[in-house]
Amino acid sequence: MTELATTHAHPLEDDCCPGAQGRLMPRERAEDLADVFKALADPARVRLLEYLAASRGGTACACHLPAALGITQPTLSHHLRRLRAAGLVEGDRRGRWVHYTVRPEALDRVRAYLDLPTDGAEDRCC
Amino acid sequence: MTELATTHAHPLEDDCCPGAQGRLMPRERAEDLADVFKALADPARVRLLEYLAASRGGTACACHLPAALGITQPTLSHHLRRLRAAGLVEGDRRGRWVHYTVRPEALDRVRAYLDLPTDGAEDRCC
DNA sequence: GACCGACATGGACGCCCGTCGATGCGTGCG
DNA sequence: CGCACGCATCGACGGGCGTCCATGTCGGTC
Repeated sequence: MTELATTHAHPLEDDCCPGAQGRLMPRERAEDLADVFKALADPARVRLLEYLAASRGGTACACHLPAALGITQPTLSHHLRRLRAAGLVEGDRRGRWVHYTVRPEALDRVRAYLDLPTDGAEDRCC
Repeated sequence: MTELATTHAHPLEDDCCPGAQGRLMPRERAEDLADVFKALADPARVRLLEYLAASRGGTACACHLPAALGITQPTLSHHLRRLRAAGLVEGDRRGRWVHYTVRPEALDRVRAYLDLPTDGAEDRCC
């Protein structure tokens, strides 16, 4: 279904919520954030990111991770690919091994979102 | 596939990483975090949570959200159910409407995870 | 140059998820 | 009491994701 009014004032007025406003986060920003959350929505990737962050300089090679995580090498490669696509890590080749590094910028965007006040001032309806 | 050694020291020793340790986050904790991230891994739910947080007291009724989000009422109910299952929101019935409230505790756990140092001290291999 | 090891890619399978329409349930109103 | 309304649930459909095996690709080594 297509996107409906986010700034429309009229359809939000009725007997239930006379003065309510439907201010929502822009769709594009919500999709970007959801993409990062999707990249984190797997136990293996949660452990991977924490493992890299706990390494010196946020960098480590992935050579032994399949055995440690209990997954095969293609599956690990798939997870690292998803983390890379989300901008959470980056990898550079050093000889025959690839080292992966945490990119804190993407994490900062997520942190900024999660710092929502949980006690806003907008008066809602009903 | 079943979980393999996380504290095992032996299989992680070879010519590549002589002294490397494979310390990983416990599997259960990673699954719990991943469940919360799964609950956030959708644009509609990202907007929903931000909408609730921007409301007075972190509470709002959901009566007009289907139209604002461009989804049907069953779909909105499905998303709110997932947010509730993840402990991110809770809903109580007031008359014929249901009000949803943000529960900051679940967000705190996620924030604590995302505060990973990105410059750890553990020396990794290769 | 031929082999080997680390990693990426492709294809296949099963499962979960987002979305919908239709329906059921509970509450307030007339 | 019956109707209308807000919300939850059910069943179905399509798409995406995690996982694997098999294979390809690139860099080092001998």
